[in-house]
Amino acid sequence: MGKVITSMKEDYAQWYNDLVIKGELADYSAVRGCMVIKPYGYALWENMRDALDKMFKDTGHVNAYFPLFVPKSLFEAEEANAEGFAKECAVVTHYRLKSDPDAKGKLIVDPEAKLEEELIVRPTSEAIIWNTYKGWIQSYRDLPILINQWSNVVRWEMRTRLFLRTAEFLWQEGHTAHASKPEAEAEAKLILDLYADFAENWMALPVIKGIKSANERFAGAEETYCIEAMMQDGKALQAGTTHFLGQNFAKAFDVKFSDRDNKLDYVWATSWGVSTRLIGALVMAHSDDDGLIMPPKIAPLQVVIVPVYKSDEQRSAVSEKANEIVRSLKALGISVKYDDNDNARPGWKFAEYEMKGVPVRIAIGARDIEKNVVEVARRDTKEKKAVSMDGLAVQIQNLLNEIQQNIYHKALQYREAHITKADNWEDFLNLLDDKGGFIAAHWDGSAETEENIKDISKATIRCIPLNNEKEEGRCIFTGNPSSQRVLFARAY
RNA sequence: CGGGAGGUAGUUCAGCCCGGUUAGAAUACGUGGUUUGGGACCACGGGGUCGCUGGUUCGAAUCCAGUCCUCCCGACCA
Repeated sequence: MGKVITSMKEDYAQWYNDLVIKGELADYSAVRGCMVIKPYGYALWENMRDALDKMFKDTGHVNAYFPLFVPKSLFEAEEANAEGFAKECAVVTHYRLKSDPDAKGKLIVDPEAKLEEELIVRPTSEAIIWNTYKGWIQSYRDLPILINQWSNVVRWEMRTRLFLRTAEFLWQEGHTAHASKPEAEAEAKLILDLYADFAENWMALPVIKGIKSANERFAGAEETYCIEAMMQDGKALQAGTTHFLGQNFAKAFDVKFSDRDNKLDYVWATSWGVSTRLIGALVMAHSDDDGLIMPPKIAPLQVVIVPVYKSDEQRSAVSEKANEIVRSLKALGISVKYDDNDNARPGWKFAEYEMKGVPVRIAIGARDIEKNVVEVARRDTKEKKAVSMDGLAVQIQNLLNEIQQNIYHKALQYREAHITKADNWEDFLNLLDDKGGFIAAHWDGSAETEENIKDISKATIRCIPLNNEKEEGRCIFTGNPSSQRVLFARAY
């Protein structure tokens, strides 16, 4: 007994919290809005990070690291961006504490140690990076600059949720500088494709690539692209964004370069990021009432082996076989744990590893050894079957691939079943309340209409899908002419 | 930041309204034994500054004030 998960149906929010806490991805901390990422959760992040990092490097990007603090004067240089983040910035005003003369053993902020200029804890790093790039760029020969950084950022959120919205989170932020507009635009789209590739092929998370409306656009960007995912409660979640920044930051930070004709021009820029929020997406897209379901390709642990025995002789016979299996799986690069902890019985272990979403469980006992088989159970379907020990490792490898595919297709099927067209306002509202998911509807393209729809329905335009089908219609809200449907949803 | 709920053993909670032995239960943990194919059982044992600070009182987990953290709803949020 012990860890029981609230069912998804009963209380979706509590179900999510239970998965994160009881699946040991993260823990609450003594700091408001900040969480501790536990080893199991961090291992997942490391796997995600490693896969993405390789993809970045394969497309010519390099890693660097920029400071956590941004002087206020730099931060405010690009006005739109600064304004967009102003309300959620942590600010460092002092650099020293001292003993409290009125309370022994307590510390107070030393009023003598006030900073001349406040430091902003980065909510994103465009400002410090573009201030730096200014010194690195003189000619087109210095371009492009294709830098990524893995870092933490702080956004002081009023209401937080584990992984989905926390005051501090981990992410990667790419910041590139280019000699031409088309090149920068191509970069923003290249990374968008890379993100979608990662989400779908590694996280088994189907996403829709699209463009954000002006209201949802990144402050300081000319165009924001995104990948949007669908959760099992019918709410959308932005899984990643890339921004074509135009020359906004170059102008704000005066970053110019000489082109081949020795003409001065401002540099073209992009930025892009995905964060630990993706872990929240992973949890909500795949898991069930028994716990997490990890896609094999990024699972912290792909296979667990649980021994079943009645005597010491059986135990050592089982262990011998199990260790053989461990070796054969490791030889194929599969991560595997042989859990021979004698304190927990098999049933307990089964439940525990299901909770943590380990894709494949192998149970092996005396009965199996006699028949030269093991019991293989897959987490995604809960199916169990006897599999011959001959060539087991390859079978497991295939099974892991199959699970990866199955999880993806299951999520895709859900997503496809939750894109619904609405052609009048009443249907639109009913669909949001009764079914959820993406609502494909006509919109007249105005920010005002978008605001009104949001105020009434709580749904936002998630994106205008790339390669969207053109279709004449009437705006769902105003009845004004529209040339295409956009995707609305309530979102995280 | 507004409304609501909560914080007592590692965990889940009871006790609080109506202040008064040594603060309980289940589960987890330790030891020994029996067990082991879906969250085992018996015996013994260890474990708590009752979130924190202050106040009222002879006496506070219990009453009062402040404060911190968490959850839910709302506002806010590229």
